[in-house]
Amino acid sequence: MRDLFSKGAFRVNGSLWIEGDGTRFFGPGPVELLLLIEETGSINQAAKKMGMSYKKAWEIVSRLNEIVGSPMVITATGGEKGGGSTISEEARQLIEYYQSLRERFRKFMEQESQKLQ
Amino acid sequence: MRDLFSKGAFRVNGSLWIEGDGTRFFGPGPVELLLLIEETGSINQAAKKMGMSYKKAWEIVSRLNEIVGSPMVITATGGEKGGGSTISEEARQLIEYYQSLRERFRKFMEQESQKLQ
DNA sequence: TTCCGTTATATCTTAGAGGGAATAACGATT
DNA sequence: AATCGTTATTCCCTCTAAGATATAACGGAA
Repeated sequence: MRDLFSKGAFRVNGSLWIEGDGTRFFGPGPVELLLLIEETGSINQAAKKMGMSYKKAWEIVSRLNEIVGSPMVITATGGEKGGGSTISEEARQLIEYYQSLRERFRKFMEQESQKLQ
Repeated sequence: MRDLFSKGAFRVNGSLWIEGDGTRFFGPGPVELLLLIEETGSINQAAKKMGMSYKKAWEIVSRLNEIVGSPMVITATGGEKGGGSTISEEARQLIEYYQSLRERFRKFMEQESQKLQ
């Protein structure tokens, strides 16, 4: 191994996600989308900031709500500013958990990378 | 968190790979393919066993050889049985390393899953 | 020389993911 | 009532990854 990786040309990487109903539904993408929805108060604006179509963003949100069972994103149509969206307390908890998980994963990867030196 | 996952409906999963030239090139798929090439002595038969087209298998092998620099798969055309392929010692080393890495990753995931109980 | 199964490669087709545009519904404010 | 920006939903277009297909080259064995 050491002879293979000694040049430092290779590195270990990976990704983590949460599954429900046997399929992946929560990872870096949805996390970023939820945070941007919280920040902007709008699925539409969040999608724009991610360079993603509204349709795609809505599909993610819909899927998220469906799989979790309780609404991750609370939407409102009409009204003062035409409507808007916020994220639920459960969504915040899920984000926080995922981020801490990811941090532990990052450290795991770091340890593994050091084994390649 | 505990209240979200207490039903046991969700689980954490992930994947690991090795990058070279900034792009992912080695993961579960290539590992299985290499092992089957070693077992069958043929890219063609290995691909069939994986339910994968020969083209796709050959692209993986080609990419593998290209990025690593030295040949992971040694091929021969013509001859007694029409040709065939074997894997190099470096390939065996890379497989072994990836599998040990994956085992450590599995334990990491196991620990994480226990945190959800 | 002919046969065989493989590697090597190009080309055509197909399935799925995603973007874009269009439209309706909504409800507070004016 | 009219306006506004958003959510919600549909339809069509495009791009890409992948499969399927076809063909050449190869070289030992018969």
